[in-house]
Amino acid sequence: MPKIDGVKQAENIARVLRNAIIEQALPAGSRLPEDSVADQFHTSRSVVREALSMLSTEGLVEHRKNRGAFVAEPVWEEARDLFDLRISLEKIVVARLPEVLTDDQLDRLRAHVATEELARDEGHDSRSIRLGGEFHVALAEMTGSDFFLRYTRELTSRCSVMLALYSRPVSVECGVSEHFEIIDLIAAGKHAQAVLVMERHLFAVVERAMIKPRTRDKASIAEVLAKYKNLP
Amino acid sequence: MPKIDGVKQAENIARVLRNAIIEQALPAGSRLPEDSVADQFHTSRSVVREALSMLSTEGLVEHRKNRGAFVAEPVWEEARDLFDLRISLEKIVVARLPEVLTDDQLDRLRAHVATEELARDEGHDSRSIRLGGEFHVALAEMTGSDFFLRYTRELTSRCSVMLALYSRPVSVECGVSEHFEIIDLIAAGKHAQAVLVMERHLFAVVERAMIKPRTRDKASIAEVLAKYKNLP
DNA sequence: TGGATCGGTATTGTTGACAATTAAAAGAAT
DNA sequence: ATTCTTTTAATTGTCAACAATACCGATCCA
Repeated sequence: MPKIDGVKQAENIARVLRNAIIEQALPAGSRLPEDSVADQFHTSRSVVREALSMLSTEGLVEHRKNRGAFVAEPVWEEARDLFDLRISLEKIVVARLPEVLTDDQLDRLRAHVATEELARDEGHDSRSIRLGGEFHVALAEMTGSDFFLRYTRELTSRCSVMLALYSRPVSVECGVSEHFEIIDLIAAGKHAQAVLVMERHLFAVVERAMIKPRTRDKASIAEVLAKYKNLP
Repeated sequence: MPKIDGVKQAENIARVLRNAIIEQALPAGSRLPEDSVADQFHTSRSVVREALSMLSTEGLVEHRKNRGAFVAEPVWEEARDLFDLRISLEKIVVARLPEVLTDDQLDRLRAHVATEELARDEGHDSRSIRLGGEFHVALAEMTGSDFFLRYTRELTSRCSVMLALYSRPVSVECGVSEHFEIIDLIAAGKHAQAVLVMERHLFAVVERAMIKPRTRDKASIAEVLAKYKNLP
């Protein structure tokens, strides 16, 4: 029975999986059999297939021919390319932000960073990384350009996975204070300066984070997804 | 009957459609009903669906809910964003090119540009634009990074559509001589200089091409009425 | 013991059919 | 003639079944 859901099912599923992957609740290399996932979401393989296909072009999952989808295992060597392009992109994004953001938008940004702060203080490392990334996505969204939004989301996701895989635990705090600083500069209309701070911020993230591999163990897909299904 | 084709059907179809779109053989705004396309390729809707989905994330086709896929009609305002990011990307790509390319690779590049030259001389405008773009894709391919390859292909495709839609006819020659210049610099190992030339090249393409929309755009009713509202 | 060969099993790739939805055409009412 | 409503036709969103493939382990042979 076709769902009468206003928003595309596949996108929902993709979002849930994306979050789970970034937080490493689904560890890199995990299998993602289409029908297992389909069962979890009470839908059919087709729609899951579409979701996995999206995540595949995003680089978060890999498709091995006739073997199915796996959570991507990015190698450390890709990190430099990833971050280089991301830095270029985000500099443009900040520069393209509207002259003045509405109070509403500024509030949303500050509220978001506050959430980041909370997650960090409570020691939720990977959650912290994910939220840190979403701040950048929120910024891109405010340019009003779908184009920037999509690329920022994609690069940010992949970078987050990198950080989750290879950053040293202590350095997880994706610069909450720097995020606040950027917001203030934008609020003050000092875009040029904001661009510079953003650049420094991203450089700093790379520098203090990307040191060495870490490893983890895996849980069952059913368990993991159950948690993520009712997340915003 | 499942095809026993080594390469994914969907990618083939996507490639064909992509070329057709860039060359405007499929004009912007054309409908792309899944089963019509499926018939053309003697396959079923599912695989066409996947191809269209790819092109959709590439920005070459638009999906209107429950209406189907249409060839994208990018507006002129997006061009700047598109080219800005593309320039940043391609600078990184050139910088990442291996110290020395094999003779084989250099030959392939030169042969390609020769083809561009031919197309230009024979007056095949949109073909010329497409081939011009593919030169950049070929460069990205030689970094050996799928990551760069994908993004370059995507941005180049979208830029090509822009050029095909909005460039003045006379300026189609996407700098064949500049392409040769870049190849020579890379062959000589002068990467830093090649980066600069690439940047200048892309700027030039924008400057001499993207002047202003040709008047073939239909103004919306709102726009039209807005003009007449404050007339005496 | 080690290696190759051959089925069995799980999972994807593909297909055609059905339900839901929208846009446009036809009709009714003012 | 114009606006509102209903029907109709076209097309997607979804699904369940079938075919093809790669992996895994058992068997066989040196």
